[in-house]
This record gives sequence, structure tokens and C-alpha cells, in this order.
Amino acid sequence: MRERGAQALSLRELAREVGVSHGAPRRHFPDRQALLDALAEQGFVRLGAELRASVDGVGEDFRERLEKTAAAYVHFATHDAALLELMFAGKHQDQSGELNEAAERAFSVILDLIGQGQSEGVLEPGEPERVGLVLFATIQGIAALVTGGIVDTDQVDALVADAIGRFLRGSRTPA
Amino acid sequence: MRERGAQALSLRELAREVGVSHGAPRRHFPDRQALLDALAEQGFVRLGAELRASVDGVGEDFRERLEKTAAAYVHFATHDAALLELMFAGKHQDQSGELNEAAERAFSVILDLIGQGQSEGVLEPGEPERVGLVLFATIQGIAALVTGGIVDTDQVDALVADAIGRFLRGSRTPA
DNA sequence: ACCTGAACACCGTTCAAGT
DNA sequence: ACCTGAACACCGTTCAAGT
Repeated sequence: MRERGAQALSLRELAREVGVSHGAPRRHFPDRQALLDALAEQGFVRLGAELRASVDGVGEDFRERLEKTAAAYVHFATHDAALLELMFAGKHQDQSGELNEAAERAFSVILDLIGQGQSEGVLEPGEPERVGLVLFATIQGIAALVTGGIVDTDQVDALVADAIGRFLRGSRTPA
Repeated sequence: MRERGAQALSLRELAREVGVSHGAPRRHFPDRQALLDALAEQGFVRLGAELRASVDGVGEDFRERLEKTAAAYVHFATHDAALLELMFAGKHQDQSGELNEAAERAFSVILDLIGQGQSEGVLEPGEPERVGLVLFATIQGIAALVTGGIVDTDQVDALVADAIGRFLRGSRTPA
């Protein structure tokens, strides 16, 4: 997956590596897409855990938390680009909603951060979802530029800091 | 492509539709990836043309130009999501650099816009590439949220306006 | 409950052969 | 210069059969 992308993931090859027949996976995943959905869900679980670990692993300072969390997101996005693409593919068949639940749990880390910024008065009040979307879009966009090869890996931190600086200046509560 | 994605694009099916044998495409594209590269290049050409048309089709007002161009980008990204994914896949074999040339020509529309904002004094001075990257990332991120189904189509315009408002407030030259 | 193995209808790629 | 058609090694999916 990490080496060759989701598209190159073959059920038959997987079965071969595990040492079972090519029909065996059918018992666990009715479809190839069902396996991809399960991988996407696990991706959201892991992303949420990494973001949460990033928030908890740093001090109380809002801006530092914001930058570290954004960096953690970009790290995940570039280190597991194919997985992230799967997670946002929007071609899921999952009807149980477990995938969406995992996604919302991951996104809630960002929402909580926004809440902190608002309660500290450095972010304008309003729906956290609204301001969170813009922040999320920016981070996601930076990740896309990196995986697309437009931005070098060693420029990431500076770009993240730049973007967050602009975001904070553009979103602070008017004096 | 638009209906079923790049992954479902089959050389044999294409040949069948055109009415030639399955070996014929080999004369024009040595590889499946070569065809995808050519499609990506054409995508950049078309994207550049649409962005330029958007800039030219509106008045001189900087903010209006910025919003319209961003909207045009998001429109392209959502209307041809699979093509955009291909354009930024970063798995290209193209050595001639024509793909990169087309990409830079498209991106130059945004750089020119940044230049206008700087010369009008509403954007802080500095390398246009630097501030342009943050803007580009934000727009690209919004497009990703829309194609990923996180943001509804009818919320796009408001989100774009919101993001650009924050960007401008966060990037204006200090008084 | 889970696995096997043959079968079917698809792929991309290669290559000798045609015009 | 371009196309054909057989061949090869892969797929995902289905299904009867086994334990």
C-alpha cells in the first residue's frame, strides 16, 4: 500500500502472501472495495490517535499546539499518501457509518483546538466547524502539494508555520 | 474518466470504442502511464485556460478576481476530480517536462494575481511564490473537502469567500 | 464458520506478421 | 508508419465442494 498505492493492491497477491487460496479473502471482505473501506476506517482511527498524541505531547500554548498538530497531519498525509487518498476517496460503500464515525473522531481533535483558541480569545467566536473547515482545508492542501511533488519535504515546516500565521492573523477576534 | 475514474480507464475498452484492435494504442502511447501523463498534461492546459478566462471575465477589482478564480479552480477540481487527482498524482514518467511546463503555466495565473495584490498594496510584499503557495494550498484543500464529500456543493462559495477573507486579512501589509 | 480450486470474463504488455 | 491477432501472465468475482 505504502510502496505501490491502493490501486496496485491485489486480493490475490495478498492471499498468496498470507498463504491461503485466492478465494479465501471473500469470506472476510465480500468485495475489494469492502477491504479498501476497512483500510480507510483504520486510517482514520490511526490519524485521530496521532493527532491526539500530538496535542497531548506539547504544552498548553495554543499556537504551538496548532502548529504541531498541523505538522502531525502533514506527516501522516505524506507518509501514507495512498491511505489518505483512500480515506477521502468518497467512493465508499460502507453503510454502517463506522467509517464516518472514525472520521469525525479524528476531525474532533481539530474542533477542540479551535475551541481552545476561541476561549483564549485569539480566535474570533462562531461555529468551530466553520473556522475549522478553513484551517483543515489549508493543512490538507499543503499535504496535497507535498505528495504532488510541488513542495519539497524540507519546506513543509516553514510552509505550515507561514499558513498558520496567516490563518491566525486573519481569524483573530477584532480588538 | 469523469464517470468512473482514472483507475477504471482501460486501454482495451478505449480501443474497442474507437474501433481498433487492442494492440493499436501501443503505437501512440507506449504505456498505460504514458496515456495518463498525456491526459494530465491536457488537464493542466485546460485548467490554465479556465483560470485565465475567469480572471479576464471579471473587472479589475482584486478581491473579486481572487474569489472568481478560486471558484473556477474549485469548479474544475470538483467537475473533473479524477483528472485533478491524475494531475497531482506525482507518479508521472514524463521526462520531456511538457507536463511541468503546462502545470507552471496554469500556476502562473495565480502568481500574477498575487502580483496585482502586492502592487495594489493589499498584500504584503515578498516572493509571490511563497504567499501564492499558501493561497493555492487553501483552494486545493477546499476542493479536496468537496470531492471527499465533507463539504456540500452548495456550501462551496461561502467557504471560498470565508477562506479568502481570512487569507486577505492575514496577508495584508501592516499599516 | 472458513477454506479450496476450477471457471469466467476481464486486464496490460509483448511480439511476429501484415498493409 | 500504423494496425492485427495470438499469446502470456496477471486480475476480481462466482460457485460448487470440501473440513
